[in-house]
Amino acid sequence: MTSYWLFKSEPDVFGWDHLVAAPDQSTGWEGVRNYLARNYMRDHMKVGDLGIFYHSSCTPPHAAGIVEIVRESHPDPLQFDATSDYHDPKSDPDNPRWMMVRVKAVERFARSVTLDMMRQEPGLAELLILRKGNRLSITPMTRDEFEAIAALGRVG
DNA sequence: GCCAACGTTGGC
DNA sequence: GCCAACGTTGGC
Repeated sequence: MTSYWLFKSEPDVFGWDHLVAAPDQSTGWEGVRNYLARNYMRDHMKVGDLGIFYHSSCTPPHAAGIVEIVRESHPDPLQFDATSDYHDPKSDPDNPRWMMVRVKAVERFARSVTLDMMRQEPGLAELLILRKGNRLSITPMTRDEFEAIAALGRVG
């Protein structure tokens, strides 16, 4: 059974254009340092799951396209890199604390789906990203929510 | 730059 | 194990 996820990223740091420019149009989703978001990746994401790639901290915030999980949970190498902002000296290499999945670009929406468009879509009323104060970089969504966003992105 | 929300830290 | 202080996120 396919599950659906929303991946949030700042386009200035790592956006859709970076993803499609990467080898095989894929990237390890490194740098997640929140336990709940990690647990989604570690315990629930399967190869073949689909995600919405969402651009945050930009004007306007928007969903840019669709990604697919192409590799399941494995250790995030940055936790052991002393030069990285994501270095975690307390993480044990024999029992890594931070895990990641690999995602690959599947489809760039014909038009970006802005936060405002999502707010006006009745089928997205319960979407976690629209809830005030939600700061998680990875959130689950239903298949219906995923399809509603994709439908908005394919119009126009 | 503001501020609400909320996860994390650390003293006790 | 409580909880106040602090830091971060992210829309506006």
